[in-house]
Amino acid sequence: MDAREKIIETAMRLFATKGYGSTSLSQVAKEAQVSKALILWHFANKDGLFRTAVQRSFEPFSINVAHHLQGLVAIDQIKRLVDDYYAFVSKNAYSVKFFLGLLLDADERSRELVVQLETLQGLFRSLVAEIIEGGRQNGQLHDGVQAERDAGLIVNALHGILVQGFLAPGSDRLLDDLNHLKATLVEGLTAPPASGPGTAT
Amino acid sequence: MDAREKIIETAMRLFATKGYGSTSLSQVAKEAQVSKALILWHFANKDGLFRTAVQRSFEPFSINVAHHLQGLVAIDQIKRLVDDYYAFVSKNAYSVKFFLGLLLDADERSRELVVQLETLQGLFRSLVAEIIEGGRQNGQLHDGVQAERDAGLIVNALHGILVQGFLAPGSDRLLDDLNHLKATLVEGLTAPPASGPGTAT
DNA sequence: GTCTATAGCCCGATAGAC
DNA sequence: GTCTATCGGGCTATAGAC
Repeated sequence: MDAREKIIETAMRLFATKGYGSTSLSQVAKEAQVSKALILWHFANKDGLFRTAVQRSFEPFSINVAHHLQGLVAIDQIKRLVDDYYAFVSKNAYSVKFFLGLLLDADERSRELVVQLETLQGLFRSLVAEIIEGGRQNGQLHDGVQAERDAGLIVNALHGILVQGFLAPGSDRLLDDLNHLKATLVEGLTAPPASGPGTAT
Repeated sequence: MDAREKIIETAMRLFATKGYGSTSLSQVAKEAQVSKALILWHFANKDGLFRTAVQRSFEPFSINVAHHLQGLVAIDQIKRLVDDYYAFVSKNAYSVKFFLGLLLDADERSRELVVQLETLQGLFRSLVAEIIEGGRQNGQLHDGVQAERDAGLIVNALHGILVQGFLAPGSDRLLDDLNHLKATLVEGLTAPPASGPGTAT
């Protein structure tokens, strides 16, 4: 791996875990095993490195999310999306921490990136909503569903589990909660015979 | 207000919005309109100020949460708790940001406080779970409810809404999502006649 | 592209007057 | 309790050799 890459990856990790202010170029240099000056040859200044690291952290989010969903009924499409989302977050915990941190940062530096984030999560919500609405129209889901709102509830519950994941990483309860989410919120969308939360196993 | 208080409140605000590393004592001093040295007369060092600010931010969380719930049926007790929780977070956005920030901070400094946070959220979850279990036993809620899991789902969805609140503050969708949470997740706990999410308005 | 050396600043913390 | 003045050090960033 060339030095520039090593710098970026080290910066991603440090910025994500310690924040912008608490991460010094000296530390990035030391952990990436390069000189401080080299960092500033590749990047105009600390902020430039930060922006590059942020964009790099963002990349995995851009993968095509609407993949291999064909051939599945609405319920299973949503379950698949929920699982993919969860798996993605687990795999990219650094990036997610990075962005959650930006969300809290009142600094001007982050503003534009928060907009990107918001857009992305809006897209995910819309995708789920579209699947629900499609399922309602073709009778797979009961016709009382409110696509936008039910999608929002699913996405919110998912985000809540992720927050919990930061609180108590690796807890068994995470997967249990995820399964319960699918068993009630998602299964609950199916036609009339189903009843409220807690019924499914 | 005496100087010490002003220092603490300024520190709470700055640490919460900019993080530990990006907040300097000089800045706290300037905004609190005191000298840097005065801060270090009141507090042993920067970390001491930080800890005091954290503990202060934590105080409002300690108010008795199990208040005026008497006389309400289980469903309404939970709704009341959800509303209180949401109102609390809206009112104490600074503190919540503070703690969400700590959650992301890999630093040793935060560890013990994250444990406090985890305990607190566990208590809230347990409280909801107890209400659900009580409602199940006295027949107010249908007997398929799974107290712990359903409580977790409600708390998770609530947390998701809060995250969304940081993404898009002041959005109308927040309250809409909160209402949908109550209308489906909470109402859905009532006895058999109820059906899955989306049915209630 | 990568380094060493260093300028110049701001930091956290201390000393000491009032 | 509150201040000014100042220390040593780590910081970002630059200069210049290779």
